[in-house]
Parts: sequence; structure tokens; C-alpha cells
Amino acid sequence: MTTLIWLRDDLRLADHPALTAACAAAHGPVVALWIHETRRTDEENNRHGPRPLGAAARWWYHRSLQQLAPRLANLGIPLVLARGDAANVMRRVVDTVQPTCVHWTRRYAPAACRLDAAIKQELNSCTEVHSHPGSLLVEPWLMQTANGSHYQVFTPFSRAVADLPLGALLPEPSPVDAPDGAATALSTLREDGVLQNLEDLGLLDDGPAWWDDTLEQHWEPGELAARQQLDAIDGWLPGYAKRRDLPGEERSTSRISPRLRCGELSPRQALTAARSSTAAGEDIAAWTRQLYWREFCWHLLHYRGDLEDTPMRSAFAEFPYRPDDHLARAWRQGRTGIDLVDGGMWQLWQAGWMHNRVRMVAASLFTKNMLQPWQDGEQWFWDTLVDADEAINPVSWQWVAGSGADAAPYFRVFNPELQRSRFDPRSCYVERWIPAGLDRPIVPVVNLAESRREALAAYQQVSAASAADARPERG
DNA sequence: TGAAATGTTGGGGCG
DNA sequence: ACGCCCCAACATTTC
Repeated sequence: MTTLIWLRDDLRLADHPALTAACAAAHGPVVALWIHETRRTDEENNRHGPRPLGAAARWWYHRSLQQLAPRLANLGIPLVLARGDAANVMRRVVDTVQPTCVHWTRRYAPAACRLDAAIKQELNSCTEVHSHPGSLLVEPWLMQTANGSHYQVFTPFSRAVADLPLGALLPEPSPVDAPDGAATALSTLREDGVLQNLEDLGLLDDGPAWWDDTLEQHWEPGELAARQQLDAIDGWLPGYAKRRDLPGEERSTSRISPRLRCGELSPRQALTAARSSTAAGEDIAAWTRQLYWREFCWHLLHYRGDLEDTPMRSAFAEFPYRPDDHLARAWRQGRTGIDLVDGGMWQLWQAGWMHNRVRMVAASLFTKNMLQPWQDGEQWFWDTLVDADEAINPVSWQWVAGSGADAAPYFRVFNPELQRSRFDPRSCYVERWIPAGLDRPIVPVVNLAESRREALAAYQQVSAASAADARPERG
């Protein structure tokens, strides 16, 4: 009579419809499972499952799971861990544990949907499977434009979400009741090598040796710290609308993104906290808008599973990027000779995170002034950001690169020097993050004025080609 | 959630 | 008083 809850990107106890349902319906032990998933492809090269976590995100999950396990144990729920292909793991766990019911929080990337659907179909022969909302404010398929298609433009999308009553977004949360008893079949799985200790999951492999310590100085993963952060919203939300663009300010932004990434907080908790805060309307609106961006990115990814590496505007598949190891390396290493970008890349390397305005500037330099493919930059961010999100990261890169459906016009090329003087006028940010004595070029590796002109010229090729494509054929 | 080029206006210096 | 020029300060257009 065991109930299984498969945790994925929902590492919390509160506001957790799947966990609540698992505990409420349980007539016996509840077992929680988390899988360090690897992705596979099928015969037709379709991706299955979520994108494998990058190194920084793996560190976060490791720490967050470390926090979560004892808290689940207090509820009488053992957290078991496994590594590998999710379908295989699920098959073996279900065979052994024999749950009457399996619960999980829905995910929305097409590749993950395909995998979950396949697992659900396979398990349905022997057990009930229930998927629950919980990671988005609103299910993507409930948001439609007037003509019945999905949204492609942020502004009307955000208006439509904002107009929804809060009650329509997600069902009301109920507290988690501790189930009784604990599972017993787990030792078999442990002997079979299916289940692993956290330390053996491999989440900390492949990162730099010092990264664990460094990230530890900047972050405290786990739901409890996340809740404290959100509970203190009246301390940091006032002034957000103005301060959010100043990366050098203390508490410039909420830094809540990794919490949402792994589900230590639900987006609804975030939205509710904002709406009930004492901050000014413009601050609430500005921050809420960021939550809506997250929502919009997932909305897009749900319908465009390939946007991780494929430009949404197909003309950009022909963009004349000029991959260059020397330039790409200078960018990754924070040695471009351009203060704001180097500062950002060093913040990223040290804190596993970068202020959003700096992300835009760094991405603009990479894709435009340097003419490097946005996919390469996206991959670097994917590996180094603790908040690297399957939807937000590629959508944001495409937004900057100009290849997104609702992207910034290509000719919006940021001038990083101007951006620094405007948003970091006293160089607080730059000085904080660029290591003292770093060997860094005095002359920028790209000439900003000249490379800007070249980027605009390169764009002319693409826009001319796409105009030719759009022209109706004669005859 | 740009930047640069180009255009316009108006005040002040000056012949 | 007037025209002329310069140029800052905006505004508009273009990329």
C-alpha cells in the first residue's frame, strides 16, 4: 500500500500539490524518489527527458536535496536517490516497491513530456499515476490567444496572465500531513545498486574542485532558506523597480531564480508574497513582471521543444556567425578587456550567477560584437548558472540574439561601456568581481564601434535573405 | 529591457 | 536690432 512521489524540479514541502495528494491519499508509507537523470534520444533522434543539469545547477540540487532529505524524514517519508535513465529507474523502483499510486509534478518541455507520458503509460498497467501542476502559474494549454493559438509575444501574454484571478492559477494548497509508517522494500533496491547515496549521485562531478566551497559562500540552498528570503520580501522589494538595473547595489535584485529553478519555491508563493507585500505598486509590478517572463518562457518551450538550439526565427539559421576559439575563450574567462562584461563573467564563475542586466550586455557582446553563435553562449550559461533553466536560458539568449519570436530587434546592440557608465557609474560592480591583478587585455579584444558595424552588416544578409524568402513566387 | 546619426530649437556671443 | 554662427539640449529617425 505504498505511495510513491517522484520529485523532480519541486524540492519543497510547501505549496506542493503532488506531495499533498500523495500524503492525503496514502493508506500506508510514502516514499519519495529523486533521479539524477540522463537524457536519451530515440531512433528518430528526438530528445527524451529533461536537459541534463549543468555543473552549477547540479551543485545546487545536491545541496538542496541534502536539506530536503531530513525534512522529508521528519514526515516519515524516506527520500531515495537514483541515477540514470528515468524510465529504467522507475521500472525497477515500481517493480520492487509495488506502490499503489505514483504522484509527480508535471513538467512542460516537450522532451520531458514525452518521457513522462511514456513512463505513465508503462506504469498504468500496474499502478495509478497522477501528475499535478505546481511549477507554473498556469498550464500552458490554458493560455490561448483570441484565434486559438499559443502566445508568441510577451506583452499580451503577461496581460492575459495578470488578468487571471489568483484562484484560477493553481488549486489552493493544503498542508502536508505526515503519513504513518516507513517503506521497507528499499533495502532490496539498495542492494541492487539502483538507489544511491547523495554523495555517489555524481552531482558534484565535473565541476572545478574549488567550486563547492566558493558557491557555498554565496548561496544557501534549501527550502527553509528560500522561505526566509521570501518572508523578508518587505525588506528587499521596496525600491526594486529602480534598483534592479544597478548590479553594483547591495540587494539589487531578489536572487530568487535558483529557488524557482529547482522548486524550493513555487511561482505562486512568489506571486502571492509580492501581491501582499508593503512595497509600492511599481515595485510589485516590476518584480511580478519577471515572474511572468519565466512563465512566458515555459509557455514558448512547451510549444517549441527545439528552441534550446534552434532559432525561433528560421532565417537566423543562416546567420553568418564566425566561431572563434580565441574570442569565445576570452569571453568565458572574463578577459575581454571590457569592464562590465569581464565583471559579469567573473561573477558568474565565482557565484554561479550573474545580474540580469549584465547577462544581457555580456550576451549582446558575445553574439553581436563577437559574432559568436548564441548557442555557444547559452551552453556556457547552462553549465555555470545555478539558476540555469531549460526555458528561460535559451529564450533569453534568443531574445538578445534577435532570433526569438518576440526578440529585441537585432540592431539593439548594447554598448558595454555606455551600459557601465549608466548602470555601474562608480564601478562598484566591476571592482567587486574582477580579481585584483588579473592579467587582462588593456585594449578590448574587439573594437566596439567597428564590430558593431560588422554585426549590423551581418544582420543585413539575414534580413535580406528572409525578405526574399517571404516574397511570393511569381508565375 | 539601445545606440548612433540626424534633425530641430533656442540662447548667447559676436560682428 | 539683426543676422549669423556655434552648440548644447532635446527630439526624431535610422540601424
